[in-house]
Amino acid sequence: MKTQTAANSSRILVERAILAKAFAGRVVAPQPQMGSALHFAQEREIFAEGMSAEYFYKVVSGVVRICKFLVDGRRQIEAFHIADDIFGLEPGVEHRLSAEAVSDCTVIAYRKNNADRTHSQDLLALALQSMVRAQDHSLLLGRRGAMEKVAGFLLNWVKKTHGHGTVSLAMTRQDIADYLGLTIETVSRTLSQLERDKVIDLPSTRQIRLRNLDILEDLAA
Amino acid sequence: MKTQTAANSSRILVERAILAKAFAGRVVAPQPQMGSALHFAQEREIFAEGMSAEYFYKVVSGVVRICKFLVDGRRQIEAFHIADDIFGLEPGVEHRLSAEAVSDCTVIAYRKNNADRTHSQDLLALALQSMVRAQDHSLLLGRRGAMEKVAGFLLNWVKKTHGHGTVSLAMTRQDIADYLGLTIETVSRTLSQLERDKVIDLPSTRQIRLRNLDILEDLAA
DNA sequence: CGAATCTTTGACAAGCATCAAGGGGTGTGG
DNA sequence: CCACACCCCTTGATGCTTGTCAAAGATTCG
Repeated sequence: MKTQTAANSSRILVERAILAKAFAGRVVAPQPQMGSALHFAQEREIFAEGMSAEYFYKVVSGVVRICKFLVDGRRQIEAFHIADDIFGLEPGVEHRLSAEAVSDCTVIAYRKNNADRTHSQDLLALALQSMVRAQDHSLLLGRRGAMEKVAGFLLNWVKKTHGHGTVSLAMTRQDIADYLGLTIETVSRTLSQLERDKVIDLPSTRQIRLRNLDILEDLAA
Repeated sequence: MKTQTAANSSRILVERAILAKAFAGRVVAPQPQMGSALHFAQEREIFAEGMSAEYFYKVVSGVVRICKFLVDGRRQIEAFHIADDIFGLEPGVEHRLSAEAVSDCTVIAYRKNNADRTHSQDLLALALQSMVRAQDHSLLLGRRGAMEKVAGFLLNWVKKTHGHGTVSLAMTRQDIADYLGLTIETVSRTLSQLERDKVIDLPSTRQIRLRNLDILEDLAA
């Protein structure tokens, strides 16, 4: 686990130096009122821990992960965001976590200061939403078994993406592992186990068909 | 683990029926502008999952835990709150989690609707604070080893309580275990291990002296 | 087609949960 | 004031779950 994650994070650290000098990404269609639309290629960094939190973002398309890198090279993923999700809205002047593009994605950046005074009503709703999401993640991580975590993740993801039966994952097994506090091997084994038990199908590595939601919900405890 | 928690939760479920019929607790000093001060004895429920989220709260004194009960009797603790902390502020009309008094405590209740329109600026800051706290909890739970979790918990708690050297815990080992997603035995063993390694002292079960913060921070990774 | 990356699977070891028993502190009743 | 009971905590023995290490299979991309 340590090897893959370390390799991954150092690759990103190299990119960070390049990207961090200015507001990263390519402007697609600046909209003075709404914010600027930006494009990020897969695995690109959107913002890094410690960078100015002047902007927050809304996903237009693609998948974004919010994560933290530990000193020993481990990576913890706090959240995956999809279209219409807000991320990067924080109390301080600096981002406490990093954001990266899991797939190619488009986001809109909003200036926090602009919105601060005028739309705090809306921002409150968004902040509470983020709080609930973070709490749900805690509750998922607090669960005991790997099966409970994986089943819970699948159910959350299918619900979030409004998937019916088949789910497109977008993220790698390593991403899932870092999100659930497991190793990539355990995630892989757990998914294989679910397939053997005919709860899911794995037609390809990034496609999962949910065959039996009831059992999956039982497994998620 | 199942036995203690189940016993604990069923005891509380009995009390819930009594308390839930009205706004629980004894009014100490109603303050129309600020909210009402309420008193709760140790182990009493402040609000339960599913109850109206008409109010949110600020701790005046004592310790409050926010938790969720799983169908199989397990309990997960999402947060401990101390004086000046806000809790119970949620987007929906119902509380998603329960709140209970870890020790005797006093809280002030605020009507959400009142505050909603007028102080959304302040509420935003509180919501973001709650979000950060929940994220930190996720990052703690995502850590691999029991030692990392316990060390991280101790550091968070001493910082939160502004403790210098000696920490008063207020909560039981079971509370800590449910907060960290461990068993009570593992928490106990880990603390004993830290004492053997001369990183902490355990003069009494609820008092912990931190002898070596540097090592503790290393252990928390 | 070949190289790189991601995923799966197996063997093994370590860490944690479980089961069980005993110790220590506190409160209550004799 | 002592004795007992209750609760919480600690410690030990054991087994399951998951992490680690290793290798091979699958997929993607040049």
